[in-house]
Amino acid sequence: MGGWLSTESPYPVPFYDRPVLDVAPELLGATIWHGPVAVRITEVEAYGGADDPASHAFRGLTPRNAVMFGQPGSVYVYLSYGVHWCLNIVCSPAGQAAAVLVRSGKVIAGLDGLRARWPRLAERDLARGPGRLGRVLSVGPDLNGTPVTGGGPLRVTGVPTPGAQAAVDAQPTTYLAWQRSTHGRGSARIVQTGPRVGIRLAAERPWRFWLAEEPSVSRGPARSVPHPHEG
DNA sequence: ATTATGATCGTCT
DNA sequence: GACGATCATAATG
Repeated sequence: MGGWLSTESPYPVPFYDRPVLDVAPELLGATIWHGPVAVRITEVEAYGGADDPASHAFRGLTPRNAVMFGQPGSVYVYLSYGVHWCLNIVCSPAGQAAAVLVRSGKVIAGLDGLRARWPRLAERDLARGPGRLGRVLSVGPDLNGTPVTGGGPLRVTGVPTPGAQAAVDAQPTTYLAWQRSTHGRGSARIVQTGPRVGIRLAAERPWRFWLAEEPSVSRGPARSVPHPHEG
């Protein structure tokens, strides 16, 4: 997709107003900002609605998941295990629930302050995993429902990774590596997919996406997996 | 290196 | 009252 090639202006609402499986891998490599801290996204997961038993929205609208049914490009924040505030970005048209869980990233701004606050953590671990990513970005319930498209405290900027899902689909035998998209500095983005982490239902769907060779990607139970045969 | 366990609380049954 | 889209620490091989 062309048109959003500025590294400064936020990805616009139409970027998110699409099927979540298209948006999720394209979000890899983007930068998410909150105050002085910025993180380059290296790992995400896609969650659907009524079609996805692993989704918070599977059983319909509740007070907690309401923003998942709302405006694409807004943030869905939930408390994980009573401890961690995790960050999602809502996708697909309003009225249809879907969101991308931002799981991991590499800190690219505000590093000094974060290092001082968590001196025992290696730099690559600061935003590794959804709990720690939420922590470095100061994600809390106050951000629930706010936009990442401008006009709010959070911004997502950068250059989308185009056509990532299409390339994943084109791989007939494995979900393995795909390459493409050389943006500036000749940095190739290699997208890999595998099962989502920490869920029981629909655990076989390879709806987790990450950038290969990225040390900030959380270690899940599986890496990339064989392509399940149809029928 | 891998595996087990406690923490902690909002949400839904 | 049970259950997590998790993480840090402790125990064990």
